Amino acid sequence: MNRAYAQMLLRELALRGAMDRYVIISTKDVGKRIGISQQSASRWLSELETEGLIRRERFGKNMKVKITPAGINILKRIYYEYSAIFGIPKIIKLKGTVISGLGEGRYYIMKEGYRSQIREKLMFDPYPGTLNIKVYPNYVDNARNLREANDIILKGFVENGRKFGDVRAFFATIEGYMGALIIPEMSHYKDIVEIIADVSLREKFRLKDGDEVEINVYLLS
Amino acid sequence: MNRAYAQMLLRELALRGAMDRYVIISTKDVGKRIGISQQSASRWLSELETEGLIRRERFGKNMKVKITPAGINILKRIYYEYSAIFGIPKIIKLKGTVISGLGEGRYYIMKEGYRSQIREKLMFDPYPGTLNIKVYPNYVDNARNLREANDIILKGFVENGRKFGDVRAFFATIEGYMGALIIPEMSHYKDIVEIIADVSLREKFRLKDGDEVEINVYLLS
DNA sequence: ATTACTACGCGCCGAGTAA
DNA sequence: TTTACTCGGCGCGTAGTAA
Repeated sequence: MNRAYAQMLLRELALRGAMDRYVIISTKDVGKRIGISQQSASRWLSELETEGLIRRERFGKNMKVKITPAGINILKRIYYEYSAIFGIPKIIKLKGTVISGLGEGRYYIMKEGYRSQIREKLMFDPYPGTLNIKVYPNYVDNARNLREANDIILKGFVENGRKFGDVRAFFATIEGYMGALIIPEMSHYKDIVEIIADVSLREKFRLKDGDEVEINVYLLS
Repeated sequence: MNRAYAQMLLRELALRGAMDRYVIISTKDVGKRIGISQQSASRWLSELETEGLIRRERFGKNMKVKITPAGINILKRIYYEYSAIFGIPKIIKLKGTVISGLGEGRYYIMKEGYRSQIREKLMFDPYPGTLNIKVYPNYVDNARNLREANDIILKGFVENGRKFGDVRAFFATIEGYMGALIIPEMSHYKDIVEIIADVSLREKFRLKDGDEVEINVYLLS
């Protein structure tokens, strides 16, 4: 089991909750997520099953999968190695409700000056738009702490005489999906955070204004 | 950069401290560690360099490598994904000195009944022998706590009428090297722990009785 | 829409080897 | 001892397609 895609697949399934229960997946989108074709995903999934790392059941045209204890062990061991490398991570929780932005998020994200840095430093191609969250009062301090932390800086630039400032970024999951939380240097609303990801989060989670969401921001001490 | 070996290589280099400084490596043993040939390790290393994920310098016949910020970012992102999956890990520190066992460690480890389970559950082929550590008094409580934790159980068995009990096991690094700490069910010395790994730790770290070592035991809450 | 088969061809791994 | 080249074979990823 040193085949790399197998490992990535296992991780992807775990991220979808397949350690605890059978989750419904499609070979196509699970493959897309880790960068392989539907056919390859299909082949690797059946390989994982043969090796006893997952269990599968048909579910209509789709399938349900669950990771076996042996599969979980593999992931654990890798996680422990990363823990040995980086030490214990901090997870900062934020909770709040979806609100509508004024479209500046989209405007910013589309600027190639930021976009190329997002691809490079956050390693995904951002969906053009941000999800704005109004953080509940009792989480505002957590959000404020982030403003003082430094993880990834998207450097500002000047375009046609207009100045675009630095943007602070943090890897973060929203509803368990990995994306990033961004804080523009001169943002002033202390209780509003913006999330970006490689998909439209509004569509993916069918979010409407006022819906409650949970964000986990990841940091290294 | 979804090539899996590249990722594993990067992790292996990080484990050796290449995030902070140039470390001397050999393509042969770095390859061996992740299960590829010297040639492939060489090729992948130069690919990593081309992609700007590591920097290399010749050092006699060997080379020194250091991971670039871009490389560190990739590892971080993966670590955060694992954190999202598993939550925050616990790291229990133990410190003590090397002592000589009575050879029972070796005797036990060589029993196929345990060995096959080590291969399966800890995912390495154990060097036939254990390293015994006498834990300093102020770390004994940490060691005692482990006796009550449950991570991996190597099930006991009966052989020729003799009963071999369950053995509790935990992933652990010793001097940064990933192995496992094992606690036989009926072990009585509360301040002595045994470490196993896929190499002779005594040889690898040139340990003599009385040398101080540091152990990190990894657990999930 | 799915999954998963067969075919095919490229990419990659390792043996051999040079320096 | 090293690293890293060339080269041959095959593993594996994808296209096409059936169910």
